[in-house]
Amino acid sequence: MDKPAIHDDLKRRILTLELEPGTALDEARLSAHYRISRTPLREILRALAGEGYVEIVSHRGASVSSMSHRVLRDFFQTAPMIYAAVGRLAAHNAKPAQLDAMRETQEKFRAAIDAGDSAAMVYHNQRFHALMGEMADNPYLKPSYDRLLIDHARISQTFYRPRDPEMQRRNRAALAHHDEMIDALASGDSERMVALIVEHWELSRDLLDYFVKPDPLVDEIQAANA
Amino acid sequence: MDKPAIHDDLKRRILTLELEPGTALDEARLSAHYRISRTPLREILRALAGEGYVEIVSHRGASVSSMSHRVLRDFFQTAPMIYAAVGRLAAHNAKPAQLDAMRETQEKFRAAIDAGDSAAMVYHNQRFHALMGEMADNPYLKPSYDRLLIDHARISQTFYRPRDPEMQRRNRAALAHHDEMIDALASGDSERMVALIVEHWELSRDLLDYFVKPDPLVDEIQAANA
DNA sequence: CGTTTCTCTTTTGTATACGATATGTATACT
DNA sequence: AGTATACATATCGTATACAAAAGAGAAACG
Repeated sequence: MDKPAIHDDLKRRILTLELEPGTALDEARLSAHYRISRTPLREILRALAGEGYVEIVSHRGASVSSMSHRVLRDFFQTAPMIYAAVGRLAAHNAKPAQLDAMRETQEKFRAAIDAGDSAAMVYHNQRFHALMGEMADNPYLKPSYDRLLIDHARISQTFYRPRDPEMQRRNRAALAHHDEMIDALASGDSERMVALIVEHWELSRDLLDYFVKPDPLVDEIQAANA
Repeated sequence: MDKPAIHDDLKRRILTLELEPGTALDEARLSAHYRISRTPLREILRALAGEGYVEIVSHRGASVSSMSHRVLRDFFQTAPMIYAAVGRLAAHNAKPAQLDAMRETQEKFRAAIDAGDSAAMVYHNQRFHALMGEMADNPYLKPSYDRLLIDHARISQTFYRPRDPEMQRRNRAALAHHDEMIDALASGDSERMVALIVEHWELSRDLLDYFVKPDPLVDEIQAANA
C-alpha cells in the first residue's frame, strides 16, 4: 500500500466511523499496520489535519476530529449557505464530463437505496456532493465545503435508522432532488439549483429540531439564498 | 528559532510578498537557513499547504501558492459572502476580551495609516479581520475565511499605490468602517454588521472593475446577504 | 487517607543517512 | 539540424536511530 492509498484508506475509515471521533491515532501502531516508517505516516497525519479529518496537539499526537454538540449546531448553521453557494457556481461551470460522472454516481446511489445498503448510500451521496464541489471549482469555497462533507457523512450515519419508514421516505426524496439537481446543473439554471439545495436541506430539518437549539440564523441564511 | 516560530515566519514572508507567489521553496536551503533538519521543515511545509499558503506537487517540492487571474476573479466572487457570514456570526458571539483586542488592533491600524506605513497597514488590517474570524468561532467557515485572508493581504499589497490620493481616501473609509464594525459587534447588531461589510467591499469595487470581468453573481450574493 | 514528587515507561519530535525520482545535459542517431 | 536516448546531478521521499517530552505508577510526605 503506497502513501496516497494509505491517505485515502484513513479518510475512508474516518468517514465510515470505523475510526470514531476522538480515537487516538498512535504513530507507531499505524506505521506498523501499513508497513511504512513513521516519517511518511506523520506527513499523512499532518495532511489529514489540514483537511480537517484529524486533530493534532503538540507532543500529544493525532486523533480523529471530534463531533461535539457544538459541531452539530455549527454544521446546520453553515451547511445550507455553503452548499447553496457551491450549487450556484456549479450550475455556472459544470462541464459535460463532470455531469456524466455525476449521473454515474447517482445511479449507484439509487442502487444503494434500492438495496438498503446504508454504507454504500453514504459513500455515493458523499461522492455526488464532492463532484458538485469540483464543478463549482472555487478554491476559496472548497476548504469549507470539504470540511462540511466530512461531517455530513459522519452525521448521516450517526442518525441513520434503517428500519424507520420515515427515513426511507427521506432517502427517496433525496434521490429525487439529486435527479432534479442534475437537470438544473445541465441546463445551467443556478436559481433552480439554489432552490433545490434549500429544499434538500429541509429534509434534515427534523434532525436539526431534535439536536439543535432553534436558531433564527438558519432561517435567515436559507431565506437569503433562496 | 523553534518550529512554531519558523511556521509563523514563513507565513509572514508569504503574506508580505517577501516570498512571491510561485517561488520555489527548497527544503535543503530552508532547513539550512532556519538551522533545523529537513524532517521538521517538511512537516511545516505540509502544514502550510493545508492552510493554503503553499502548494506541494509530489516529487517536485513546495512553492508559494500562486495568484493567477482566475484566483483574483474567484476571490472577489467569494469574499463578500464569506465575510458577511463571518461578520454576522461574530456579532452574535463576540466576547468582551476579543473586542478589546480588536480595539487595540484598530488603533495600530489607525497609526499605520497616519504614518503612511503600508506594510503595517496590511498587517493590522489582516489582524483585525483575523480577530473577526475568531469571534465568529465557526469551524466550518474558518478554513475558507482564512484562505481568503491570505490573498486579501497579498492582493492589497499588489495593487496598493501609496501616492494615489484615491487610495488614501479608501484607507480612511476602511478605517471608519472598522470603527463602525466594532460598534456593531459590541452591540450584537448582526444586520448592521452585514451591511457594513457589504459597504466595506464596495471599496474594492473599482479593483474588481479593473481586473475582473463583470459577473452578476457578485451582485446577487451581496444582495442576498444585505 | 489524600497529596505530592520522583522515576520509569511510552510516545512524540528531530537528525542523519540512504534510496527513488525527476530534470538537465551531452551524445548518438536519423 | 533536429530528435531521441542515456547518463549525471540535484532534489524529494523513506528508514532508522536518538533525544525530548508527556503520562503512569510507586514511594514518600503531610
